Amino acid sequence: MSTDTRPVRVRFAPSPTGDLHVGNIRTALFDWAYARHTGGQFIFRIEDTDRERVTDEYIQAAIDTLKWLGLTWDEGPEVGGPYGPYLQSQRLDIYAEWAAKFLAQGDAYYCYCSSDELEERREAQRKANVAPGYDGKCRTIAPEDLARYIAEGRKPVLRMRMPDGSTTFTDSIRGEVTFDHNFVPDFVLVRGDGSPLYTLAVAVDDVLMKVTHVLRGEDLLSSTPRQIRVYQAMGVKPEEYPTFAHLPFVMGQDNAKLSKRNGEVSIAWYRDRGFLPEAICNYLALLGWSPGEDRENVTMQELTELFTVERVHSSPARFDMKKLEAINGDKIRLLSLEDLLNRSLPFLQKANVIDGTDAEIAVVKSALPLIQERIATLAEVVPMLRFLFATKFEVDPDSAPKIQDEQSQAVLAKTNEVLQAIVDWDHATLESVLRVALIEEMGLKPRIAFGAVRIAVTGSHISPPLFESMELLGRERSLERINSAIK
RNA sequence: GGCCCCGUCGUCUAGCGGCCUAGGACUCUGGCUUCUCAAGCCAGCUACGAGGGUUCGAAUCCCUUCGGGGCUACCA
Repeated sequence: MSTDTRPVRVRFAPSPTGDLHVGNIRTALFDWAYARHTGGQFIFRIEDTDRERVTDEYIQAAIDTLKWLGLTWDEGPEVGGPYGPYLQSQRLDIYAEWAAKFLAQGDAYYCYCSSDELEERREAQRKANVAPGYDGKCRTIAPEDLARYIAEGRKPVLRMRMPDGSTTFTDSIRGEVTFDHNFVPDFVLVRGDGSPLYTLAVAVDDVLMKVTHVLRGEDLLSSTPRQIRVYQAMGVKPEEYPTFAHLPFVMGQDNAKLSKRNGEVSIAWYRDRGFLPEAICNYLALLGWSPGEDRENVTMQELTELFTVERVHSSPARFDMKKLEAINGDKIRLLSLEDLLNRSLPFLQKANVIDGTDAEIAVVKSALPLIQERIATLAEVVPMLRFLFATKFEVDPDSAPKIQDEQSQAVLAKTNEVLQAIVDWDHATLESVLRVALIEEMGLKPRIAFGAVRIAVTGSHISPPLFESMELLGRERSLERINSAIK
């Protein structure tokens, strides 16, 4: 990509037939990072030529997802730009114009073959062990046949004529790639109803929008010769073609391509579970790329500084939830208290743990430092802090039996006794008093003694540090819970 | 089937002919620390798919083979 001297223009052009998923976002992230790294423009274009499958909701969701991740675009929906519109469904007249030109030039031709006829011939090709694909039947049509087709009311598609020979291009990630045209059949540019197909729209738009670099999924690698064929028909000089870089796949937990079956792939799913956008980006950046030097944790800023296509792999990567969680935990620990608070509050409110009053927020703010290093996702603040706000407190069913025994009951009785006498209800006092009473006097192991108190007070054997928790809970509620745990 | 792409620990990766008895991270196992859970620290397990070449020397270059994936639509 270094030989290219044009100002860099990269586009991310999803077809929103569903929520943007992990693979799409990894592509968007690399597109964005490359544009930012080179000081070029990042273009966001919606490929909605297939209106049967693309919906407005998905388009909006795609816009929201990119925004949430912080992948801001210079041209595209909402911000506009000099080469708009950026929704292909609003550019239909442009594609029609070029299609007409290709037809007039003889690069394209009308094909009247019906779907059934094509399917039949494809089947025959398969049986004969011949490369399947359009056989070029309609390249020439006898006048009487044409008259018959028209009389039958057939609506023709427009096909691109692939000349003999081959197409070779240099992929920045894979090197030189060649496709023999024997395996690139005449492809459809315009449907029978007059609407354009991806193959036409993508090429026309990349040229018209002056895109210089196309970084996209590996699945589009074999469609590149078709795209180049359209450039040729448009009269674009080879040196003005975009540079292609086909990114390796991101695969699911098992082996195959990412799908809903093996783990959640929609970015919205991760957002709702408390994953940080910067953690998702950092993790995704590591799939197919690496900053080198044994480095992994990078900020968005560092990502744009370090990202180069040369360091992108050619082999596919598997998505690993565990590693994402680990990185998310790292990022959470890096957050300032204020930032962590603002990001946690929506989760607590949504779970009805708090209403959002100032008093509640103050408590959350005091409690957050206690759990910051104990959570891997923001959603985990909910089970961690619920005990501080429970109006009807109940001990967790799994933990309840653990404080029924004689020893635990003795611990709770003793705890109640010594704490009644305490004046200063702060964690330091609580700890020293309970250490004397339970560890020294009763001779119990700390984990046994404090474990019982923990369950009684927080309702679970897993909680933030005990004494700090009791301080936050307050004297009244703490003693109340200890008492109600005593039979 | 055909065409194309890919192949280093379980996973993500470093490596671009000697620094590799292959490094880091996640996971897992053991230990330390410890009021639980985490975090942190220490240790351990585990990899160049296979076979041929080229070379003084190959994870790194070439070939074959095996394996995985993609495409093969009036989807993108």
